[in-house]
Amino acid sequence: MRITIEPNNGVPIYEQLVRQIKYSIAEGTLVSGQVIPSVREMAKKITVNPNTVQRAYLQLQSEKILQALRGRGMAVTDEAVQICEADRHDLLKSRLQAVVSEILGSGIEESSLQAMFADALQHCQTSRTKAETLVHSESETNE
Amino acid sequence: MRITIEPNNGVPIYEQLVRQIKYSIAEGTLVSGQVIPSVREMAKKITVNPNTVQRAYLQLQSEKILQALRGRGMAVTDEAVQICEADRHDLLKSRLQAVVSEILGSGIEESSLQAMFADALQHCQTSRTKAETLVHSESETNE
Amino acid sequence: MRITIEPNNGVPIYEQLVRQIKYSIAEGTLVSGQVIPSVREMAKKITVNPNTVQRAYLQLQSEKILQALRGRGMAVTDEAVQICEADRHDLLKSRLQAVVSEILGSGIEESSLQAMFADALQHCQTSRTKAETLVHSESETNE
Amino acid sequence: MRITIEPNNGVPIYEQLVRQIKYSIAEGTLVSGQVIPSVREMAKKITVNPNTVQRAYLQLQSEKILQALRGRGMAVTDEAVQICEADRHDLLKSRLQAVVSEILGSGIEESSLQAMFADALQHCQTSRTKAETLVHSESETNE
DNA sequence: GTGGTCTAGACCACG
DNA sequence: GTGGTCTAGACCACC
Repeated sequence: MRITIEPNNGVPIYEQLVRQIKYSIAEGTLVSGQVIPSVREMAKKITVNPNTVQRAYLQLQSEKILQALRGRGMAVTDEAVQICEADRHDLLKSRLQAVVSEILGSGIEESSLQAMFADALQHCQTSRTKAETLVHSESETNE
Repeated sequence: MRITIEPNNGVPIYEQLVRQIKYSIAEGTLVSGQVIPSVREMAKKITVNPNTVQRAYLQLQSEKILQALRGRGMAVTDEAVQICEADRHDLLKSRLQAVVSEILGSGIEESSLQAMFADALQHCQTSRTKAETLVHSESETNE
Repeated sequence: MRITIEPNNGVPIYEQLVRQIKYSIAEGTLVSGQVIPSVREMAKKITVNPNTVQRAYLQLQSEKILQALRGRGMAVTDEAVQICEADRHDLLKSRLQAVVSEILGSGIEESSLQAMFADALQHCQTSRTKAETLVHSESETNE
Repeated sequence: MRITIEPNNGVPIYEQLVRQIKYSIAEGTLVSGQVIPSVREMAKKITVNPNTVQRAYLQLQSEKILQALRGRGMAVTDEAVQICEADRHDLLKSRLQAVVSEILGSGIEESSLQAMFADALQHCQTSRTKAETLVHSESETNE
């Protein structure tokens, strides 16, 4: 599981952590029953305050995505996958919807929006290609 | 000029006001030299505290979009239009970029993203058509 | 008498007017007993609110620089010249003092200050030369 | 860091605070990355309302001189030093320029101005010498 | 009437 | 604990 946190990007750190764990579950990197890193471990790994990690785990627990196993840590629940899949798609779709709505609402032409979208898409593809290259070189020293 | 504020939607009130004034300028509802409603007037109109309006105006002033005319009010500067136009496009583009990036980053296929985008677009068009109908009926009783 | 007002330069308009009238008296453009333009006339000439002119005249009156002549307007008092001369020198000196003090107080070297001062001096001389040229060409179409 | 606020000297309190923090950065008392006193702490120290401090910090943040570290405080940015240095010099120079310009514009001879300047300089030096003496005696009971 | 500054006190999200 | 937002009400200078 690979977690990347960007402080000061507006989204709270604990929220970024929640999302990324959900994504990991949705894409199968984390599977049902698997025990995730302890609060302290995770906190050290991504260098944030343990309280922040705790908060993220608590939220995931309340969403029935994680469950506490006394003395052993937190594990992914059985329902987690389906919750996350649904979540992910709906959440992201509504966010996209909101932005599109605001853009059109601000008086920008639909054609301009199409252009923006194409740009955004292309921009992501190039940066993702670069990222894959990084992943390959990293894979040899994977933890 | 039509301002609509939604408290508790996450975006600070003063920020909503800033954006809507920028949009009004960008789309030509507000023109250079025009004096906008006074702090107290605007505060009463959108029923928020005058200090909150003051803060929005202050920010617009520091961005050289508004200028204070002593004892007369705040007016739109000459450069305002170009600043707002550029602003608007860049701001919205970066927001779209962010969402697209997160969607692709979460493991969703590009084809799904395309579908989402089409859906969002269509959703907006239908609601906008409805809005236009409203505008037409309003135009007869315009203030 | 030539009055030039710059709105929005921080100094209140009425204060600018007060100063410039004092300067005019100090340099002899306005002499004892002379009747200055009426409030309305002056207001129209420099395109400001008559109240603002009134305020300036009131202040000058309270400083015994102007006196009201019933039905004829405001005139320069006999003591005006000496008051203005003293005023002007002291006021300007204390302002210069304040700036010098702040510059040195902010950690800037005395040598840098000397350089700044020389620059400022030179800058003024060139712009004043230009101004004189303007005055010459204006003098033919003088009001 | 030593902050001294004079209320009622014309310059707004928040502005005085902004300037003094800039000066502290320009002269090296505050360095990049350093966390400055919290809003509440500073407010107590200089006995003003926390909102007033907040406003100063906000302005410094918008000038990219401070950055907020969520839950930890406000820190000096990396670019702060160069911004402040440039700022300080330009700001003070333009103030000196303005005074010199007004003095010459008011009909005072350049030689008189030179004399004034020399006086101001000397006046500062004597008071600064006195201040240094104070600093020496303070250094033994430094906080 | 206008904008500008300041205080006092509250609530929230974040770490 | 931190910063951020908001309200309520006051006073000022300016036009």
